[in-house]
Amino acid sequence: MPSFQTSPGMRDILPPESGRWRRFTAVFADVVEAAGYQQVIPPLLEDLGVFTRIGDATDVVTKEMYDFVDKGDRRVALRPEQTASVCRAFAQHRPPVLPWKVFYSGPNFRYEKPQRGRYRQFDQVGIEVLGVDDPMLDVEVIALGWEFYRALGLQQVTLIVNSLGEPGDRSRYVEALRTHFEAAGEQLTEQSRVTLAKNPLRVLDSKRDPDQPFIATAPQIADFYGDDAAEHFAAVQAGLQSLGIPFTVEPKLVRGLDYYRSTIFEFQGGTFESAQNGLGGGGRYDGLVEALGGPATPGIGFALGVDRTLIACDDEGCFAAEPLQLDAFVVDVVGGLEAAAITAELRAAGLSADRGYDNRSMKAQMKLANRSGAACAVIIGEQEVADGSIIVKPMRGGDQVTIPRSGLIAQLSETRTHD
RNA sequence: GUGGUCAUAGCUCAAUAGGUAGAGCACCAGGUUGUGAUCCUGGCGGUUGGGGGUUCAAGUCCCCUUGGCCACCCCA
Repeated sequence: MPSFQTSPGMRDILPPESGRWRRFTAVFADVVEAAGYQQVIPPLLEDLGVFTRIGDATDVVTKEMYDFVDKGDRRVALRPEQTASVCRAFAQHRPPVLPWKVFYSGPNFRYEKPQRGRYRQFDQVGIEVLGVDDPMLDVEVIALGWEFYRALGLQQVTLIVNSLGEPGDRSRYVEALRTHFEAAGEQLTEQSRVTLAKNPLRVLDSKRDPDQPFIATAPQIADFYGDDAAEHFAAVQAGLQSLGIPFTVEPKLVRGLDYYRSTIFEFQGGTFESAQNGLGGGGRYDGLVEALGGPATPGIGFALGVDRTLIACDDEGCFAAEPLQLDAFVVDVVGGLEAAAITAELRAAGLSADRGYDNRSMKAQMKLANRSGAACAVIIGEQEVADGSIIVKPMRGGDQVTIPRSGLIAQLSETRTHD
């Protein structure tokens, strides 16, 4: 047993899985950069206050924060998500051109009880747009998430959308819900009664059976929309339809973070048996920048969980991890200097190359060459050194050839183009 | 945070009613005195997650602890 292991909910991403992670963020960047989004890299650590603005009724803030006092007596916290940081950055730097379209990727921290698809350090990729209220922007944001899943090859992801209305609509709805659920009294589960006191909306999220009858008969948000909210939401739906993006309106979708209002949405994996089927989600948070000390600014964005999305990819058999591919593996049985020279020559020519070490037997080095995934083994021994030649052996079929040492790069470049 | 369940070699798993810990894969070496992915032989590898207890004897029973997983909660 090793003396140390990763802390609960923390894990190492090792090759070849790590290569898949790198491609994951690359694919995401490609998709959103093509839509004019640029990367922002906020710090992992922020003043605690940045995150408490997310809402005092969410566990993310009240129970799961990695917060502490630093050596300068500052109350700080590891970020539990990145939307608040992006809004803080906006308020701090005041980008002159709106909308400000950014994307991000990186780890977040929440002190929860770990499960599959739920880690204490977990990665998200996401986008945020600040400064525009147009429902067509909502459509673009949702469409980019959709497009990204498609780029990964996921076919079974479903999209659910809802609108929480304008702040006034939302307030009236919350009051109606409070009245409704309070009428149920003791029949509601104790946990739901606690939730009710903090945020009646979230009672709709309960999965406990005794609560279901009251959730089923609860008031519907749609009945509380003012003209603006109804118009906005209708435009979003029309936009999604025009792009051919399938979705369902889920009136009970409320999202966990308190800052959401108006349009909200969630992407769900189609293959999950566990409760961790929320692959990602987002929505409008028009008051957040203001709450962080900036000007009143509309905002919308989403965050997608890397870990869960990759689990979905496993389930659907897409976007698999790929073994390392090399152009050449140098096998040297004359002592090492030749291998060093040849390997350097190959790399300088833009070919990827690895080599054997420790003067192992040719057989052992050939096994390494095989495992390295190299297209060719480049073999040099006593005889080749003597007559200035070198052997190139294709590892995936074909006969080996002995060629003049000076023709190595040309030979390999040619076989590579044939692949 | 609450409840449940599991924990044996690097990996996947065995081990009859408590009785000396095994296999496959992987890895290393040889069979093949310059050549891999197949095959054969051999080798390396475990204080059975950790600690304590019951017993002549514990991987197997009991307690504690750590960790994984599942449900709740919450959320990505």
